[in-house]
Amino acid sequence: MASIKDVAAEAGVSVATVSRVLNDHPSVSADARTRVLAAVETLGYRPNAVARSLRTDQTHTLGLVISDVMNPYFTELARSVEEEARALGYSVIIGNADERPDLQDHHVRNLLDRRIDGLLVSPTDGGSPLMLDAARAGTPMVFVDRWIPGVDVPVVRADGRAAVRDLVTHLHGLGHRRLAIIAGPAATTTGRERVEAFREALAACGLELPDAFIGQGDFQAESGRRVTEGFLDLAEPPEVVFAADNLMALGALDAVRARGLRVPDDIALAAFDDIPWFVHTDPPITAIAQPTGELGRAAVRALVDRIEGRPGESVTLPARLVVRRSCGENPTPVQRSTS
Amino acid sequence: MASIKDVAAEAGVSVATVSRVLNDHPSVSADARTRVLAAVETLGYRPNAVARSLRTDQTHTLGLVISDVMNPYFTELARSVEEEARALGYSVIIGNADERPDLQDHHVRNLLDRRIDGLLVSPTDGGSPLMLDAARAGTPMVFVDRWIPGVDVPVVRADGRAAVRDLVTHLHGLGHRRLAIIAGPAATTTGRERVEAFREALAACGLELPDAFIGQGDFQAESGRRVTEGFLDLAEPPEVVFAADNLMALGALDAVRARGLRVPDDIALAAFDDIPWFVHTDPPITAIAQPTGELGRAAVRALVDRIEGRPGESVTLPARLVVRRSCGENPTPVQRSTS
DNA sequence: CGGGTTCGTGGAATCGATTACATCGACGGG
DNA sequence: CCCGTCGATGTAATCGATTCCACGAACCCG
Repeated sequence: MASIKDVAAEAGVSVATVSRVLNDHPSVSADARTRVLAAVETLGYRPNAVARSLRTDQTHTLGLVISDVMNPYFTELARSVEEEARALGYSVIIGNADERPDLQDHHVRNLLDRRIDGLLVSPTDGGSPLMLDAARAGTPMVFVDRWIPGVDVPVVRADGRAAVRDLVTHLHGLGHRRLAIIAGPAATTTGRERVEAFREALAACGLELPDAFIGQGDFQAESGRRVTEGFLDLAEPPEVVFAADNLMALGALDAVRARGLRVPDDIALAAFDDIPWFVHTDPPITAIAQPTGELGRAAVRALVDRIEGRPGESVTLPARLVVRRSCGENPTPVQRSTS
Repeated sequence: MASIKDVAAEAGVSVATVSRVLNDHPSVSADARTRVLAAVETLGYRPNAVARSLRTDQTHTLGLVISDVMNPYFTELARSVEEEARALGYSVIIGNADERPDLQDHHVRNLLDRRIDGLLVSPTDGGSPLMLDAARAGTPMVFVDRWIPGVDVPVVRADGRAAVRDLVTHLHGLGHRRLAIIAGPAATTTGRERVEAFREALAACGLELPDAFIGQGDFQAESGRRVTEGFLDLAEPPEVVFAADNLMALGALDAVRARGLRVPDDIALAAFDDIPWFVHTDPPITAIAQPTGELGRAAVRALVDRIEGRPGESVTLPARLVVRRSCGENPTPVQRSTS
């Protein structure tokens, strides 16, 4: 592969001049410029990004560590992150933690070793020493979706409180009184917050959330199935199951089907995170939709702001309820999902 | 960030010795080794991968350019690729081409500039000069799922011919005679092959595939919807629609629903590529399943073989039919999907 | 016409590693 | 006792860029 020296030789100038042309530094004669560009063309020269990074201490690369690529929510997030980053002149390296803290650490370490310019993380747990150190050491960092309390890093996320309240009101309006939740891991903010929001919304309707109606899941489909089976085995099973993410909702649907029961006639189902497939399930699933694309873009903007020396602020956007048929017929059809 | 010089100073040795310890070169005294390791520990030193790559001309990184991250098939492929690569000591940088040749080129160029050790591609089109040049220039490369004819690069893919034959036989057995297909882009091998396999399978059953029953899609949901609407507008619409990928099947399902028709009673639906959600749609969708994880792993192994100087062979694995309910009741329930 | 800018250019240092080569001491065999 | 060998270590070149600094030529102005 041709290097800058080859180009310099071909054009009959020094490497310094070639570099200046390539970085369009003002002080280059028109003659030298054309000769260099011609040489670049004939040699098919492309600057070595590795060498450039070593010298400039910038990789123009962002690291994105997400909890689970197979979760459509995170896939969409990753996609919007890459798009916005590309628009701003950055590349993205994605690390999939698969909800495993050890894998998360592996990727963070790997990305740090590669000297990425900044890190976007949706933490799987409460934060390993490695990540906390990185944050303290001044690595530009932004949390997206989930975050770690007490760490001085901007957070870009959706606030689901209002939407959860809307959901519970909707369920209450349909006559449901016994509502259960499949929670996410307590180590994650989203895992805790969604339960809290649910409990508060129930209280506002004068309902309680007994411990038996809080099932511990891990954001994966299998846990949704397991927890739902537990619910169905209760002497007085819930009338509604609210899954804290889309994969657990899928598992719940499986469990309900496996018993020969039907949604929503025998038991209602709702989920946090809306995804395209929820329109096509049987029945279509009522869900709380996050502005995923906007979150990804905002997170990148905040991170790039930090990298380039600007403040870089936290952003919280509202989630919203999308009513479909999985909780029973809606008395006010005008509110039906538009998708 | 501490560099190797700082470690050398702290340990009271030269940088060469530090490097030797880090790469466990045999000729280092036990004493020097412990002093270096202690210095590494106290300084929290991590080798700069950028510098190392510049010197060794290896990045231990694979590039993966896929056609569409939002397609669950490719997501799963990406995941298995990353897993296998990690097991072999490589990282993966994913580029999402979004079925756009210009974006595909952008990513290929970017990855090449970063001096990745090898490239895994599922080409969106017939191959840009850029990619052909890279292949000719000797960049280790492997095609996965889709490929470009006439380029001397190993191909790892699934062969769907037998499964398509099974599907058509199944459909014929259910009494369907008017079968249509939503094809993928003719520029892709999978786009062409699936139509061919379908046509041959029909011929084997004594059926024809009229032009009106070949709709041109682009592997995206919206095109599936559009093509299906065209089919439904025909004076004699098909009894079955076979979508060449899962997203177009989703669009087809939308179109059918929008007309107030039902699957499979009014029209049957089948898809190439099986995904977890197909179990949960209404009705569950009959599909042709590829051994996606195995394809990803085999592709990585072939690529790493090439990189490390071994042959690196093409691999073709069989796809298989998974019968569900979207084509009508199955006369032999024993064949039902196991998932 | 002379001194101070400005402009274009090249030489060389530098980033942080790896590694060929030189050096030096210890040790073993003849 | 001397010399060759080997093991441990340091010096310095190198990878491919960027960029500071110096230098010479041209130019401007008084």
